[in-house]
Amino acid sequence: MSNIKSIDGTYDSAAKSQVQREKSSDRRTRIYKTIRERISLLIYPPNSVIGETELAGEFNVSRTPIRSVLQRLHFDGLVQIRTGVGTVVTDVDLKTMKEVYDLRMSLTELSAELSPCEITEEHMVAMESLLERAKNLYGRRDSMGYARLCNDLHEVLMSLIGSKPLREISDNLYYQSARIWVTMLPNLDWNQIIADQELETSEMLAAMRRNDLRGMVQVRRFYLHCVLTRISDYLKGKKSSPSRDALVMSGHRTQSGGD
Amino acid sequence: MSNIKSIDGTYDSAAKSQVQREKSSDRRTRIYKTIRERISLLIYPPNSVIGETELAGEFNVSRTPIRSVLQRLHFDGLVQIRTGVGTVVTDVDLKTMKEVYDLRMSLTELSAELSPCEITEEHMVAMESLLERAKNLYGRRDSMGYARLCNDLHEVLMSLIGSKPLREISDNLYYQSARIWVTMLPNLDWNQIIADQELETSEMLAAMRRNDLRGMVQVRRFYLHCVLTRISDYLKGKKSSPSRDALVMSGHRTQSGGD
DNA sequence: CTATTTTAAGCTGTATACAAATAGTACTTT
DNA sequence: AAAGTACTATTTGTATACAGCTTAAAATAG
Repeated sequence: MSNIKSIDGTYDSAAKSQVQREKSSDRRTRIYKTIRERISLLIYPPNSVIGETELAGEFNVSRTPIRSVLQRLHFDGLVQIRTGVGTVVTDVDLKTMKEVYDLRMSLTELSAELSPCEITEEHMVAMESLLERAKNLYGRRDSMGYARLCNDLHEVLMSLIGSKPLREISDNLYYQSARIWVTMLPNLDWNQIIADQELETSEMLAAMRRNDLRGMVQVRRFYLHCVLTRISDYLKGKKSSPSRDALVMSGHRTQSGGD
Repeated sequence: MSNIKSIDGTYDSAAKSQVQREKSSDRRTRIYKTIRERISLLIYPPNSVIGETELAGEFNVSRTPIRSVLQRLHFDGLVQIRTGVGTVVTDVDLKTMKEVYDLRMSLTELSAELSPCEITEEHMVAMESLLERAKNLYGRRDSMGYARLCNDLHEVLMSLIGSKPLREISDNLYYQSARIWVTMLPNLDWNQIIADQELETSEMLAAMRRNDLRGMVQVRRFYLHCVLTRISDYLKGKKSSPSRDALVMSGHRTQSGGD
């Protein structure tokens, strides 16, 4: 029992739980989620490099645990580690993205079939909060706020997936594809995006009140379909008319910057 | 170009490609696949510990790249890394296993829908070879040979999945669940297992000759269903009649050993 | 002899020095 | 002037020493 070498017996278990340092694996998980969120919010945009030494300094650890986290992000397909160059955030091509979205659509349907969860009051409260946040985004053009909203909606939906393997896979696929959508926001009709988001959330809420999990995933599937369609249309449109201001696109203003 | 510091200019590019050392990432991938195969073949049975130092000695590297590989296996759900104890091969419980098999069945069907591959002559030749190997297993009770056969069949099926994300997910799920099936082989009717395997392979071959990818995945799905059913039946049977010799089960003869 | 405490051995986690690799830069040569 | 070459700065990959944790054996008090 004695996790702490009780020299004088002063430390009881209650005091221990207050004093104890963060466990190693917990710290790595925290750093992992932090960096993953930054990638999803485009704080680290595609093709940007995130050095190990830099992160090690920020989180006050050595390169070793940072490397562990970055390798996990590499397995997730979020970064690419190049020897002698650095760790660069991956930029997804259209084909891969379509594959990911198609898969997400199918898995979304599956999540209502394989060991589904009960829809609780807590879920509905969370969803109502998300609906309010969506309404507050009209006219503001807060891409990062929108991205946070998407992430939080995703988290609620994940909590409704009973099958652990399916949940983890869906989580990975979300983060693989989510930032691509956010990347394109600056070139799309903002208020329409928010209107879609509000509609999706409110329809989900309605389905939840009917205790209709299958209805929920159908809403989600349709939403994913719309997003994929818009991305495809935009990319094709960009190809055919490359002179539009659409070229400003992502956060890629590293070297060519100058407005 | 000059990867080798040509002191005297003796080494040309042709000689370089012969002499060049294995790239770091390739070496790690090789070690990763080696250990993963050992887990799938029960060379490292569930709950056995595989020390980092031991592996480092075997592959003539330091603990650092070994740790990288083990962490990847941890993300795959194949091992559990316990501080101060060691890296232990995970032992899957019935609930998780059922979730994995259900998911694999659904994903198997999906693989014929999402960007399917062409069935080539090469695929059929490989499958014929697998059929021969299955026939040679009658009466031999070679669990490891059977496990290798399953792995190779899996590899052929993976090569027929066009969607890269789906392929990687299916690959991970296979290795998560495959060894559990092999674990139970000693307690089942060997020749019937082989007969099933032969039947599955020959039916797949027939479907391939009809260029019927959907037929193939239906065969596979049914095979997965049968395996899951047998595992469930066996585990339930073991509960109700624990006195059978079924208890000898896996390679778990570490401490209680003594027949 | 039993129960408790101490101790020691062995493992993973971390930090750090060094090796290998890449890409940009300055210089040399044609 | 242009092309190629060597060099240097920077980054990731590896090896290794040490710290922290876990477990079990051994010593000790009852």
